[in-house]
Amino acid sequence: MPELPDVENVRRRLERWLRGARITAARAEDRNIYRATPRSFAQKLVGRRVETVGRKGKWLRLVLDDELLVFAHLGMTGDFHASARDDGATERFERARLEVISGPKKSIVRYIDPRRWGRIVLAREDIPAWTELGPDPLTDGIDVADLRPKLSRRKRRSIKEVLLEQGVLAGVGNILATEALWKAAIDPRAPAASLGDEDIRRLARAIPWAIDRQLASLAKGDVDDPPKAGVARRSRIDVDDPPKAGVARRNPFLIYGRKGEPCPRCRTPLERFVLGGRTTTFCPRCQERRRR
DNA sequence: ATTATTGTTGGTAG
DNA sequence: TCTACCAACAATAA
Repeated sequence: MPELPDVENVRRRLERWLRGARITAARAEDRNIYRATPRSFAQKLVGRRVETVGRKGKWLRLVLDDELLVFAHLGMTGDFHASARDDGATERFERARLEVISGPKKSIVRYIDPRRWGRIVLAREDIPAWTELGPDPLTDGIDVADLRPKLSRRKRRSIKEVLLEQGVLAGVGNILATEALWKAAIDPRAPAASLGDEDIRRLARAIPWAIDRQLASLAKGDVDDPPKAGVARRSRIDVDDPPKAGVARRNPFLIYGRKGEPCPRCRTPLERFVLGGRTTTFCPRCQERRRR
């Protein structure tokens, strides 16, 4: 689920559910997700009010009164659901929950994560995982002058591998990198240091292009999963965003997951290979490595 | 049964 | 100290 656009989508829902709400109960029993004791989770959170719901890259940050911060990373399969009814039942793969009251309205916000790669961290100051993030392309924009030295410093790494480093640009994942490199017509294997100013400028435009595209698709309610995603999220009990039964799953991306289909630009069949352990789809013609 | 999956991290080797 | 590489984490679907 989660690259920058997905996490932004989650943030917007969390904001509706949580901003201004008072926490009446809290639970986190899974030590993979919340590393401290379950008792400390409840003890620190109950009674607090949620002031803001922020995001940088793939990290979420709730600011509570009493200057307490709640950081959340969704890993590969994390998501938040909300239910209005106080039925108390534990949802499948529920790993943590906040019970809140906002005015007269009570609700339960659940953290769901089948693979348990996500994290929730309580802190009084920003944690290194947050402070070490590079600029967020959506909220900070992309500064070519900042990006250029970050790319040229890497001697051997490919541009795609460097884009996946969260200290370069926060929130770019495998799908965004795939889509943006296609848009910018850059070979994913090209050494990051080999990109010229014109390449970097195209890339700086292509990344927000890919983000906006996916945000629009999420807002429209398109299925946000790639066709062969390992984990399907169905059983959502989400009062603000109910599931649409019977909607066929389809691939909302132009390039990712489309090996063998014609390139939307030049009709050459897209190819797929593994780079840095990650699936990479690209057009062998549009994204041909340039001579240097 | 085998392979694939949107992300990070910790160990190791250089 | 920095960089590169890779297994591991866990669940599910094709």
